[in-house]
Amino acid sequence: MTLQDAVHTHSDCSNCPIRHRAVCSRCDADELARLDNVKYYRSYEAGQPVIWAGDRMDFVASVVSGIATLTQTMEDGRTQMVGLLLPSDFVGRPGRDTAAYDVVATTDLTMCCFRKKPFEQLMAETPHIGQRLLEMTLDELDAAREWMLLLGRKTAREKIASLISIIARRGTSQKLSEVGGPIVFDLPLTREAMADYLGLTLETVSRQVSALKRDGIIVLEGKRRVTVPDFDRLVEETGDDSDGGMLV
Amino acid sequence: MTLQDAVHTHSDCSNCPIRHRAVCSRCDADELARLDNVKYYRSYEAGQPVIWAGDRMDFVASVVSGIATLTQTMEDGRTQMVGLLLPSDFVGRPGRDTAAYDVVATTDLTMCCFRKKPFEQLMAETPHIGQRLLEMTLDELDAAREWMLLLGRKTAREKIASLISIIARRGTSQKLSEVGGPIVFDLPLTREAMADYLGLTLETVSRQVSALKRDGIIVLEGKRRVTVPDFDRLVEETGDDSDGGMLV
DNA sequence: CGCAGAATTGATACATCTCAAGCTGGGTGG
DNA sequence: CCACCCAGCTTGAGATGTATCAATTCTGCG
Repeated sequence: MTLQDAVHTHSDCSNCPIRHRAVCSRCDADELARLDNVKYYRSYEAGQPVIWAGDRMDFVASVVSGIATLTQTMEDGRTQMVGLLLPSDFVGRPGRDTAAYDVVATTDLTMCCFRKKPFEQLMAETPHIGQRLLEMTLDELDAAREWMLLLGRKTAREKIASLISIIARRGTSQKLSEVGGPIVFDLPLTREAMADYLGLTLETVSRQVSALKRDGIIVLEGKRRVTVPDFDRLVEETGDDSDGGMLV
Repeated sequence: MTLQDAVHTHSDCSNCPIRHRAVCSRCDADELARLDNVKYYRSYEAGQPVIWAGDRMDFVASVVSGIATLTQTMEDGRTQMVGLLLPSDFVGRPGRDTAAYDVVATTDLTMCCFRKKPFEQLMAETPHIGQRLLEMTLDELDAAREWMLLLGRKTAREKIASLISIIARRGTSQKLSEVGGPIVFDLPLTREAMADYLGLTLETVSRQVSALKRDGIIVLEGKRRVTVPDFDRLVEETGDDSDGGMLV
């Protein structure tokens, strides 16, 4: 059994790292037990596909650890990333039985999968899952709309700065809002994935990353490790409203 | 009382034009009666703002007739449309009390508004509204993601063709899939609004519309009335997968 | 060591933007 | 009834940002 096929049918929900954020976060003990009955874990290595658009999909899932991407492809091969899945994010759509997008693991990835039919059943019978899923979907819709502004109106430099700032915010758990100290993290995406995310070419991404480095907005250690010495200065480069910005 | 302020507190749900598609579509008689208690109609003239981003918003609403746009604006004035609201579409987010986007009526518009607090209460007590809202939100998310592909990867010509094809599909009620006959409809958007939708400038929109006209893909009568002699040919210009394409 | 994938950098092409000048059609007031 | 006006639109010429094509240069790893 390779890592890609690793399936563990049991792991305790009560000390699950995404217990309080995922689609199950509102569930009581009983509901959790019922979910537990239809769940199984699945792991993928970095770079491996989870599912292709159009494939039959008989599960929905939560990302437990690692990062995956949702991408859409045109006939001639042009691709656009339409979602970035971080731990606690939800994959799949209840009521639909084929995947709408390509899902690819960009780091080693573990997902908590639920067999679709029983999951739908459970959704119909208890309100907590649906309520939480609605909340999460509305958040995703907001994120998608912010992304649309980025794709439609931002310059290449603003796009790169925005992406780095998003990853810095969502990726680092330490609340960086407190002090203005430097932030350090690893880019979980290749230049090509960044290009797919931002609607750019890989070369333009590379040039703009170099430009931000040259201007001292970011510091690179190797290709992936990023230090942001002054987060406010990075935010200025995103073109976003600097104050707050975060609707919550 | 001007048209813009027109408020009618009563109209019968049972012969409402969006009864079967809106957020209330799953409600039974009892739920409908409760919704009826907290609803009121509001109308706006073409061009008028419904609400500005950041404003306090004490209602949520369904579009009954007409078209509205959801747009996001950057500090320096660049704007990107992030949603196009057609009849039955939902406005506002339960649990949030300020508007996240500018909402503007682009045609004369009538909305069925629900006072937010009681609406949220009703959502918590009955599953039908939340279920339907989840379904609608998932549809919107799919639409937003298709739009992201358009913004990030399509050429100006493909963008225009895509927009016209979307409007032709959603705007004309006659099921055009049957015969391959010509389709006629009015563009409900100005060139500027089209540019905001597509992440282009107004001049580029104008040029590409002219180009599609020159190439016989569309025929114009005045500035707004469009005839599409061969829908398949238009779809070819969108860059989308020609066969089916429509998930669902 | 040396290979392969990832990233950088350079030169040039091209799509779209920007700035600017007219056009069109419907409404208004003299 | 006509002249004017103005918002919306079209068209042109040139500037510019990003894509494209093409070498190198890194980097990690067998």
